[in-house]
Parts: sequence; C-alpha cells; structure tokens
Amino acid sequence: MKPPKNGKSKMERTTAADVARAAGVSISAVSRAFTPNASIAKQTKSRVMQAATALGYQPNPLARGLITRRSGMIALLMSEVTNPFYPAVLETFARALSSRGKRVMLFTPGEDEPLEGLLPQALGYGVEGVVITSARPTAEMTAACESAPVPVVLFNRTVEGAAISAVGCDNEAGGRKIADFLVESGRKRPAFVAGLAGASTSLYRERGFTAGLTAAGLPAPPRRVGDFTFEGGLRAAEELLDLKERPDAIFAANDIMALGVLDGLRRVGGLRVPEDVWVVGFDDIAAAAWPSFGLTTFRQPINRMVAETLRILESSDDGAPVPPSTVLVPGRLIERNSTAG
Amino acid sequence: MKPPKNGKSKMERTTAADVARAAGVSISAVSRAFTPNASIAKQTKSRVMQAATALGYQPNPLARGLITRRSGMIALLMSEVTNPFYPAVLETFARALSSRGKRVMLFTPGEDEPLEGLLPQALGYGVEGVVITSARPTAEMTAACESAPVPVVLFNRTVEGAAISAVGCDNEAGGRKIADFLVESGRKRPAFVAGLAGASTSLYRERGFTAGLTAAGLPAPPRRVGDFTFEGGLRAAEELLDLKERPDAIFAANDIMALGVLDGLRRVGGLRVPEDVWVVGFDDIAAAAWPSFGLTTFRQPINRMVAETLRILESSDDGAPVPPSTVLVPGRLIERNSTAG
DNA sequence: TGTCGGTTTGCATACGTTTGCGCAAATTGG
DNA sequence: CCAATTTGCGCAAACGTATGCAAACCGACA
Repeated sequence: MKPPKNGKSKMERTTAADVARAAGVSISAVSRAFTPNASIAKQTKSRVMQAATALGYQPNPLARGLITRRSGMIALLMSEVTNPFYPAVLETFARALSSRGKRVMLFTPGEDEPLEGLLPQALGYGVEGVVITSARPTAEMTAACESAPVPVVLFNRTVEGAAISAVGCDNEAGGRKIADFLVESGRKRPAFVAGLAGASTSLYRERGFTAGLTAAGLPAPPRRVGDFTFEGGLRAAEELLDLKERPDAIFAANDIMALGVLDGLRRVGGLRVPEDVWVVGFDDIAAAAWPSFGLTTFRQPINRMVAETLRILESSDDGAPVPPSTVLVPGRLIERNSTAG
Repeated sequence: MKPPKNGKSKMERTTAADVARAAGVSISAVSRAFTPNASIAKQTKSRVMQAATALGYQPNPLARGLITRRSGMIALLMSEVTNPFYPAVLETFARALSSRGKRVMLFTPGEDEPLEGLLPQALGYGVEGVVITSARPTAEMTAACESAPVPVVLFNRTVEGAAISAVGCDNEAGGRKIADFLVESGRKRPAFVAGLAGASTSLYRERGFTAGLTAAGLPAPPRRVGDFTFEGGLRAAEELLDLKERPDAIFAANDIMALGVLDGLRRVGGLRVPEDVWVVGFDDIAAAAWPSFGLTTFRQPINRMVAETLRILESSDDGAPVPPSTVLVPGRLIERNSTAG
C-alpha cells in the first residue's frame, strides 16, 4: 500500500541537492550560502538564496548537527514545573532563543527516572548548551557537567566548589534586604519558611535574612520547611501560629509558599495581613500582584537572568572552552499590601 | 556503571563502532540490538547490551533520525504560557513522553515571528509528531498541517471542517453542565466572560452555556471579553457590575479569568462571593483550589487528554497515515466555595 | 603576455546510524 | 545423514549536510 496517489501528496523534503540543481551550482555552494562567513561570492550566494526560497528549502538541522555538533538546540533540564516561576523562565528562554533561530528542548524526568540520566541524553542530541534549573544536581551529575563537551549553566542554583557556570539572583543580598526592610519597619519577631532542604536558593536567602536580623540585634528567626509548595506554606503558617510568641512577619523563600502562608494566616488562623502579620515572598510571580494577595516580594529579573545565561552559553561558540563564571544579577524589593512599610 | 574514564578531558561520544569492537560484533549487530523486533539472536543482543552499558553507549538520535525520520522528538507548538493551564499540559506531555524515551521540543514564536513558520521548522527537525496548542491555526497553517508527513494533533482546539486530528475536553457539554447547575440552584441572571475572539474553546463553552440557559427559559447572558487573562477578567467583572441588572452569577471561559472576576468582585466591587454573586471557571488550575478563591470550575482531565493525544500520534507509527480523528474527553464539575449549590 | 596573490568553487570524505541484500550457520524434517 | 528451510550476521550503500584541499578563476601589475 503506497500512500502517495501522486508525487505531491506528501510534502517531500527539498534537499540541498535540489537547490544546487536549480541554481546551477554544487551542493557545497548551497551549504556555504547558508553558512555565515563562508567563502562564497555575493552573486552566487544570492542566486542560491533565491532558488532556496523558491523551493522552500531550509537546511536539515539533523544532518547539520551530525557534522558540526551544533543542532541549534538548547537543553533545558527541569524537574518540576509546579512553581509558576519556572514556566515563566521557560517561556523567556523559548522566546529569546526563538528569535535567534534556536530551539529549546525540554528534558523532564519521567516517573521513576533519575535526573542524572538526562544529561547524557541531552548531549546525545547534540545540543549546543545545557541549562539546569529547578533541580538539585547530585555529586556525580556535577562531575558530568564539568566534563561535558558543551557549556552547562546552572540557572537559579549554585553548587559549592564545582567548576560549573551559574546564573542567579543575588539571593543572599535579597534575604538581607528583606530583613533590613522588616527591621526598619519595626517588626520584632520575623519568622522564616524554607524551601526544600539543601536547595541553594533557600539556603542563601535564609542566610542573608538571618544575617540581617542578627545585625539588628534580633535572634535567629524560627523556621519551618514548606517544600516550595503552596500547601507547604499553608502548613508552615499553621505551625508558626502555634508558637508561644506569634511572629509578626513571615518571610517565605519563594512566592508560592508565601501565598500559602498568606492563605493559611487568613483562612485558617483568622488573622489579618498586614495588620496582624506581614508576609514577604521571593520571585514576584504573576499571582503575587493579584489584588487578593498583593504580596510584597523580591523580584527576580528573569529577563536579565536569561540574557546572562545565553551570553555564557554563546561565549564559547567557537568551541573554545571558557572558564566557568558565576553571575549574580541584582533583584529588587516590590512593596505591596502584605506589608505596610 | 561508570563512564569510561580515560585521560580525555572532554568526554567523547562513544559510537556504535566502539561497542561493536568491545562486543566483537559488527556495527550492524549493535544497531539491531537497539532496534525492536530486529533479526538478532538473544545471545548476541545481550552481549551487545552488556558492552553498551559498560561503555555508556546510547544511539545518537540525530544520526538515527537522519535515516528513519524518527528523531524521538515530539514538537509542541504553543504561543503563550501565561495561562497556568498550559504549563501543566506541557509538564504532563514531557513526563509522559519521557517515560517512553521520547522528548518534547518546544516551539514558541519569537518577538515578531509568525506562528506558521514554526511548523516547517519543526518538521525539519524530523519530529515524529506535532501538537499544536494555545494557538489559533490560520488557514494556510491548516493546509500545512493536513499535508504534513507526520501526525498533527490540535490540543484543546478545533478547526471547523479541517482534516486534522483534535483532542479536547467536551467544551460544549461543560458549558451546558455549568448552565444547568446554575439554573437548578436558582440563579436568575448569569453572565458570561469570553476569552479571545475566535478561540474555539471559548466559543463552544459559551454555546453550551447559552443553550442551557435558554432551555431553562432564561435570556442569553450578557457577555464581556476577558482575553483569557487575569486582568481581562478583572475588567470584565467591573463592567458587569455596571449593568442595570447586576448578574447573580458569572461564568468565565477559563479559570485565570474567573480568578480575575472573583478578585474584581471582591476587591473593586466590594461584593461577597458566593453570597452576592457566584463565580464559575473552566480548567481547574491549581490556584482554583487555593482557600482564597475556592473556585467552582469544570475540570479538564489533562492526563486523559494527553494520553489520547499520544495515542493518536502513535497510531501511525508504522508510517501509514491514519484518518484524522477528533476525541472529546468528558470533564466534570468541581464545586467549591465560589458557589453555594 | 606571463606571473602572482587572492578569491571562489567543486570534489571527496566524514558524521553515526539504519537497512536491503547476500551468505554462512543453525535448525528442521524425512 | 542430507537437503530444505530458517535464522543470524556482516557488507556496503544510503540519509543530508559541512569542510579541508586543490584546482580554477579573476583582475592587476610588471
């Protein structure tokens, strides 16, 4: 059973050979026409381009990638997308890459699939770079990253003492800024809601936060773990309400938890925000600005973070490995109704 | 199992030739070992597999795709990710595909990039299937879809009279169900907030909704357009409050608008939900269940929708084109605090 | 006119895999 | 135990492109 009733039923891929024939040149010329800075006369190049557009030709990324090891794809490894911050990151990456003619390949671990298996897979696809986000790299994964043939960037994550590039917001400064803000506004008993144990973001935010409080003569804040989820924040809020000395401000390590905290305080604890308790988050996701919440938060400049990431990925475009660099872009405090500074 | 650690600083890809040498067989044998249903003895296959895992080998998808036209990638075309429903869809796809050893390639239009350019690009990558979601296909795009050499499925979208497979929730039935629910609960003046003009989802939901109301002897509901965004819903709510006859229930074509409506009613209009006005959404995104909102909504079974989509994509795995089919999976009404039925 | 420097061009090979086609080996039946 | 099958395996030709290398070209200058 042959599907094509006539030659044109299925669109068959036009190859460089077709274009070459139409333009009266060799396949090499076609290839060079599509390669920037290639040795080709302007005249022949335009003739090739003309034939190419007429035939609707565009180079096959697979064949090209087989040779150049450049497939025009960037791998994005992320293990959880429940936190709205990451879809936003994903979209920013996709848009930025799209306008450069590149594409993003998403690698998400399956059911019982470990994260470390994804990196070799991604490399197998000949991706030009790898961005790891929303995932905590294990030790063996760190080693794999260091010896990868393409640049690897940790987004919003850092690994101590590893030779891997990283881009993130200055989490410690952010935590410090929030502490200063609360202290200056007269808060006396701030509390902290951490994310997942071991997550570098949560860790640094807490470090800066605690540093700011102790610098002002306050004790280290009581802490609970909220697992970076809404429900976790909700639970943490309930637990913090049971303390003998009820906190008068709660800083959660990310917005989604902060929203959970806010809801927990209001709906479960029957408290008012900000009259009874202040709440501060981190990220500035879209929902933080919704009237129901009006969450004061520390905005992570996604655009700049993505731009920096791409800059690092492209800095070794000619194959020369560049020394790993860590970039911290500054964020800024967005005051809303969940505080009344 | 450790990667081969010879002195190379850059990990060089182990090819089928390496495995063949190690296992004492030909390259063909290696290939066949990795090809299901290939003609190969169990014994040699296991020997190859053993050598392969020892060397950390896995077939290069690019080279494979060059021949088989099967790259193990599914293209996902989506133009906007602001609505939290779509990240959820994206993740579900990524997870489902990941466990089958396939990957999702995300195609998002760049700044001024038109959507129709993405389909040829995706096909150029040798994807095995294309899922178009969160985007309204134009006429020329429809034609391109129909003549694509791989299956194309519209997710959560339909195009009248086109020979393209589509998977979605039964939007009309959902709208009808919501109308019935409101009517039975004694609501007298329901209103509707539409999404983007021309979006099939909004259209069908409204059709079912209106049908249900008129069947009960109520007039067609007043309507506003909310552009599928939170802010749009907020604005729509304000406008609906200015009507001489204030609605006693508002159905928004998706959750994110419904949340905007809810916030608009409460924060701007000073009304209580559900005491003064009921609000119903569509999708059942995570935020709908948050205590602050407790949004009654119509749940789209993402898992089943994704499963059906993959079923269609894989139904023509052997290359034989299958007739386009449209699958509508049933959803169900989730009652929460924004209504008091 | 001849030679020279530089620019273009085509040829051939390589990238890592799949697969049709023969052939040798293993299996079966009588 | 031999012929007739079946099965497993290797060879080599693809797939569509990039690129080193050498040949061909082009004007210019002596």
